Amino acid sequence: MNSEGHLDCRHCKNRYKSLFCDLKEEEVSVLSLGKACKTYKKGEEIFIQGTPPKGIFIVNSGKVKISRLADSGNEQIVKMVNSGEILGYRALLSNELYSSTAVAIEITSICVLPRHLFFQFIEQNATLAGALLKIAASDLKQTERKLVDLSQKTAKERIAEALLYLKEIYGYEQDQSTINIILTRGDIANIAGTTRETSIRVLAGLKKDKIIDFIGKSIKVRDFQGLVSLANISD
Amino acid sequence: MNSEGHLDCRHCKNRYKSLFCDLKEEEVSVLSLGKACKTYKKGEEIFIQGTPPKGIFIVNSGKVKISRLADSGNEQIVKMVNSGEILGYRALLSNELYSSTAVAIEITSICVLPRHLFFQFIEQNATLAGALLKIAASDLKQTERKLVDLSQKTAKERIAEALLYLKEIYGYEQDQSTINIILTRGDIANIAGTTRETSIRVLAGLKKDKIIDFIGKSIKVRDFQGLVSLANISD
DNA sequence: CGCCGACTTGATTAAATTCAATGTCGGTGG
DNA sequence: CCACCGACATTGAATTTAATCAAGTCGGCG
Repeated sequence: MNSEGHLDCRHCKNRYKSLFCDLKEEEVSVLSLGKACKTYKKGEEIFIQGTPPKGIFIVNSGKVKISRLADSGNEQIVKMVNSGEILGYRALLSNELYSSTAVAIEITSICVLPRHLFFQFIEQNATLAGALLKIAASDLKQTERKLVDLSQKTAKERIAEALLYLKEIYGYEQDQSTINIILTRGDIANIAGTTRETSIRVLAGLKKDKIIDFIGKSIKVRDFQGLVSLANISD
Repeated sequence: MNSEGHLDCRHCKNRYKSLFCDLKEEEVSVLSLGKACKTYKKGEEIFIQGTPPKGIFIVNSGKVKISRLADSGNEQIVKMVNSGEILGYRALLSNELYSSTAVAIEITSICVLPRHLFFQFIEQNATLAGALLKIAASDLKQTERKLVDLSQKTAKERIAEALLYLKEIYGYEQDQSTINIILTRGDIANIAGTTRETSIRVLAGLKKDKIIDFIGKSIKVRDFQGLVSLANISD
């Protein structure tokens, strides 16, 4: 396996199980035959809302946002993705056009597993299908929680939760307190389902209350517990 | 197969594929061994948020709402379920407590497939796992759309969409225009993610604009296209 | 008959969006 | 080197939306 296209479980740092962790060696090598890897620049689109899916994407390195755009130009971020995760399986499974757009947040290396190979694998490999089911179930839970939050929580609670979410996905930097991703205020707003202005105001408030700090363009969590209680997590 | 526990595809009326449509005859009979059926009265709980899942539920007849309750007592309906659909697979798959509560909207007959049989089946039967994957993917899409709607649409648009959603799930009565389910204004509000009062006001407005009518406790769609354009559906 | 739950309506309030203006920072080209 | 540009950030004020609060009505049922 070359450096561009690892499928090795040891590299999966976050809580999402890598889809291919359970595969045997020979299966991995078969899998890698069909792969095509590509590097995306910051801001580059990996797939676009309304286009047909060609395969699934395996994020090798980098960070991706998946968002839905309304006609109004309004953007809602549906999911943030880190390296080791898979991308775009939803539309493929239900055989529909992409209902969201994936954009690289920073320079990102991604491998494509073409549609036919993907289906071949899940048909032949029950473990794989099971792993995918778990990923789907996890995604569904996440999304349901966001749905409920959006209808029941204040903008402040949602922003706090968005920060916790980002910490969960991307973790901290070496200092164990700075969230390991750089986003614009607008992106944070679009995760929390609010506007840039409120996101700015709420974040400024959190800084004043010594819950967070701004380190350059990054956000440092000074009071994790404070953030948790602000976010009002129920489950 | 007794009258209580059909698993026959012909009875699945709505757009959700029944999980067991693709099973062969002998598989169906094995499946039915582990089944326990039960009838739930209106308002009765099928499973409860925070409790561990025992199996999956197959809705034989009746109607169910799945909702999450906040500590505040606030309720958000995550999904409405009709007969022929399965229930409660999410928590089972990710091996977690239920994150939502399922309540019968009307008298409802439900079969339980115990946990171990469920897992046995999806491990042995790739078709079944595939079908479940499709259901999960479809649910995920639905939920993502609701999420985006909640953050981008007005209460009026969301109520209109809720009505279309109910029509989609439950269909019309014989008159081809009355939505085949009876809900309180509060329930409609909880689907649309708003309050009882706004739901009442918006529905009254729709009636005045001759988009809908109230037939007893049911809602009749007088101007479907009007409803669609109000709902501002993008995809 | 009286109560309960659901429905309705109006008035008030709070939260967050929208609008508008200004500020900051990094890069680019003369 | 410096002026300018563009993207993003910030702040204040006005506005809008929908939630909340507060009565009062209706219909069925014990």
